[in-house]
Amino acid sequence: MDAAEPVLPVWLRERRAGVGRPAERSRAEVTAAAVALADGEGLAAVTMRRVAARLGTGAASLYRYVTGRDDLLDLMADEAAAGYDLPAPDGPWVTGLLEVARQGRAIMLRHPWLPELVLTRPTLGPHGVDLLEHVLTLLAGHPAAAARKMEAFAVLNTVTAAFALNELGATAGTRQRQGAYLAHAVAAGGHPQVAAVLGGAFPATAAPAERFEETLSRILAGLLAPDD
Amino acid sequence: MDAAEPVLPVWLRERRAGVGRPAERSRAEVTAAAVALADGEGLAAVTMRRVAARLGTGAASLYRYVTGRDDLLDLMADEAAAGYDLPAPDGPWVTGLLEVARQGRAIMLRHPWLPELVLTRPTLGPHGVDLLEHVLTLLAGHPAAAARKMEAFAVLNTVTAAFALNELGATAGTRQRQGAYLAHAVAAGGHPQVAAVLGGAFPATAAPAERFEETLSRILAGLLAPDD
DNA sequence: CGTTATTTGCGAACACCGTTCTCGAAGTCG
DNA sequence: CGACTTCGAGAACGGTGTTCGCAAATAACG
Repeated sequence: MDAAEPVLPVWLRERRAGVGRPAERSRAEVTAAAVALADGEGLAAVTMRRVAARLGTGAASLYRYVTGRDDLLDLMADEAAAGYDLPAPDGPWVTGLLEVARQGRAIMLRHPWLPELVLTRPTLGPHGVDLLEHVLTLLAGHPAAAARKMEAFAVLNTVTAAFALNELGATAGTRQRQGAYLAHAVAAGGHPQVAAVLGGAFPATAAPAERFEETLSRILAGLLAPDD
Repeated sequence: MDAAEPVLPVWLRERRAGVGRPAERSRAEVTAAAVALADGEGLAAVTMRRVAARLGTGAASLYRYVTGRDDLLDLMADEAAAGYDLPAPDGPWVTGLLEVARQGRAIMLRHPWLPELVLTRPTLGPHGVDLLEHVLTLLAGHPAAAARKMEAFAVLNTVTAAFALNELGATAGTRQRQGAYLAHAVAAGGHPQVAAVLGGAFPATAAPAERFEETLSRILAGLLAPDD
């Protein structure tokens, strides 16, 4: 019923400039302010009013650059994706994919708000498409079907974000809640396998970076293994 | 600095009953109301006021059952996890894990708000621990280290949620935005691999259920493959 | 049966939020 | 110079999570 206009994504909604009063700021400036705010105080602090205040303007002004808060989040996520430094493909594909993952994790640890956006709002902006192009280039010689390559890209991003989110949560107090209940459940009995796995010494747990790369390389190896 | 009390998870914050005015509702009732609301109108509709209205009370009353909206979300997620019907372990582990994943996907499609919670708030409540126990039982005979089994559980949940989220997004209009920009980027040139992969016929794409199980079994096979 | 202790219900209020309306200001174009 | 177009942003609307304070309801005690 409700007309449902095509509704282009932010990056396709260009502003026809040249006539009328010129804008005092740019979309990039607004995005940068939002990113800075999120870096310092978390995603919840990214409020139209607070972003505007950081730019020295009123909240209503932001709607000249963005159709709403959601646009701003999309712009932030793609801006973060600009942080990848993608070398020319060289060597086996798994090496290239792991390098992408390594950078992705680093970016997410630097921007703690990113994992949530990547997980719940998997939108591709200009930099996201560049990243996809890079991954597909790495896999150009791989015999897997097109659909599976797209899946590998999605899994790469998703697992990286989930891992980073966990890592960040471990730093903050978020982890303790979960651990507290798990410990209680184990102590209360009735979950022998959980008790066994948690009770056994976790000997010399590897550093996060190593665990991450080991895990992801296993996942990608399975996903991109030759048919049967 | 700020004292940082232990802050127990919801499930450990029991109410000592017996004395004083008895509560007119239960935590389970509040949770059920929130779930019903989310099923019908999405997570954003789960508002303290609206949940309360559904119970015929005032918003402030909910704080007798829950310390805040976050508690409510945790309760909802665990309540949804009660929907698993876990058969006694039997047969190869991969079969059991796939059955868990199959049910997980079904639950998430029935509760479209679940994937977001699972992805961004991976908290284990009573039913979550039961699920973990089941998965670890399936893997009891597997030679992998304890840490890797825990990782397999996390990956299973994460990938299932991400897949379900995608599937749900495809139904709604969310998908079109992303597709619109991708198409533009391809048309503008400069991304030959993306163009090739998207341009190639996606012939007879399998049904979502099959694609999901194929993908997940590949991932799990890689993750739980014997060392080297 | 009071009386007291304890707990619940919840209206009112607070600080904030995203978004829209409106209109004056600031430019470009003919 | 108008005419036109775009921008800036204060004010306002309807909504949010959460806190406060107090009346009401019950249990336990004497």
